[in-house]
Amino acid sequence: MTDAQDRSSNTVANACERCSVRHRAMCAAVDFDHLGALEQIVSHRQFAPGQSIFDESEPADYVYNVSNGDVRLYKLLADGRRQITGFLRPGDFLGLVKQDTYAYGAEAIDAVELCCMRIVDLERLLREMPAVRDRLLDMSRDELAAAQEQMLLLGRKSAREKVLSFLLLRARHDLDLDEAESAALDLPMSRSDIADYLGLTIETVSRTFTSLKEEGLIDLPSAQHVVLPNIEAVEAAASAD
Amino acid sequence: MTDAQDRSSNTVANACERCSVRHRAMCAAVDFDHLGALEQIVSHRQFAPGQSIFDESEPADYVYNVSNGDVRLYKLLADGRRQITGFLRPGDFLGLVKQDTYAYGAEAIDAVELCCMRIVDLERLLREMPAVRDRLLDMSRDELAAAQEQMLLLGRKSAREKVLSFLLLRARHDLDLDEAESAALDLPMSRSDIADYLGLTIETVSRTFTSLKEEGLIDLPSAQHVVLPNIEAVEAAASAD
DNA sequence: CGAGCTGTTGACATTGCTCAAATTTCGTGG
DNA sequence: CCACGAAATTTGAGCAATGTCAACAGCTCG
Repeated sequence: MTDAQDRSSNTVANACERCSVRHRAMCAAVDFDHLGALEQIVSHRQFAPGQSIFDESEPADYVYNVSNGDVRLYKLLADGRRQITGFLRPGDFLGLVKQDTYAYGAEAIDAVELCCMRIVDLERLLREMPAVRDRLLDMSRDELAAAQEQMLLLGRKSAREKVLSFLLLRARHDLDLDEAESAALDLPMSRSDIADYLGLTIETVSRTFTSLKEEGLIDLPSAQHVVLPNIEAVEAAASAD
Repeated sequence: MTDAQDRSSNTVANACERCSVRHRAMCAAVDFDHLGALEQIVSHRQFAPGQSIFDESEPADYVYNVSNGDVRLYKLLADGRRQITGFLRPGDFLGLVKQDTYAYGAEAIDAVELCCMRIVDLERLLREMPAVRDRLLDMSRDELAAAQEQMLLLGRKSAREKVLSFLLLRARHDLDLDEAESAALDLPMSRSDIADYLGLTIETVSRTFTSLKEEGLIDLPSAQHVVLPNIEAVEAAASAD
């Protein structure tokens, strides 16, 4: 809501070459020699917490990569009910288009920095560098697999299983290698975001956190900090497929 | 379960040139001159109603296009709960892979004929014909948008809205142009399939059909035949976004 | 004609939602 | 640094939508 940080289209010095998330992003498929060409067509934008990046059905000109911060993607019903379809983190891609309009809305959860590219420039890039197209196809395949996993969660899991699966998903992302026995998570999104992601109400999410804490499956030093002292026990309770 | 029709790998005479769903499938991006090359790497397989096409997590060698019939894609939890992630019809693509294994299971709903291609052959084709890669990227984008729409349905719609949205989805596909005022639908899948697609129980699906019929929103000449006498009224009730 | 599915209907149980209030957290200004 | 107000979170009580269990009906295939 405060737009103190809304310095749209302000080009940031941070070159692609030094980009810390390049290896996780679409740009991983651009070889070192062509990073200059990439740099010429990207710009950076910053968003304050809560600020809208784009709305569903808005005409789509740009695609984005998250450089910093957390983003929520969502779809709305006419009466305001909201479904969050994904949380994005640095390195993730957004800007899926359906006939020149965005297929979902996107908002900054915390302070967000995006790397932006005009869709027309992206298309030229794709023509020149087929490897980037492969990379995009791989990324959308992963996204699709994640979406199907989420359908399983939304359609068939209990509130308790939903919350546990969500925590495990965050834990696995943070750990990357799942060798650790325990994990400490930071949840930048609100209970309301979590509820709309899991198809629950905020009250049910809150109650579920409380009862998991009482059971000793998790610890809650604060509302946004969750500790999983025993990941295996959480996995067993989450009805992992 | 009867595998009378399981004549795997039996090559069918029906050439790509005469394929009735080519324009809707991945193959639409193959130009006429290269259809011969396509034909050399595809084969056909037939499946009886209920027969498994592949299981989730099975090693993936082939990708498929549906030539005929209806297919269900699903994911399972350890205790047997099932989420159907999509119903496929002629022209649709299946065989999404995640690290060389299928990301979901697939079964024939009725008599199904598939057009099959080894993944290694597909990859060669992609190298030779970049347009096919574009086509695949477009198709997975559409699939992703559909998956997000389904998340909205699963997470945020009531049983009644879910059933109505499902009927509208089928109606829109059948009509293609949404100019008609009414529609007659054929539902090849069972109530159990519909329930597992919508995140409901068969009883709730059945009760919802009955009450929609009592309200006059739909007509049910038989369990698999649904008539929507007034599509606009259905849209209004479905909480269309 | 009877067995076995699939679908429908009924009675009841339960999960998760709604509404409401208490509590905690956090930013702002004095 | 502390006080205040707004917002987010938690907790409580009651309820409604949907699930569970059971019986019944209708259809299909031997």
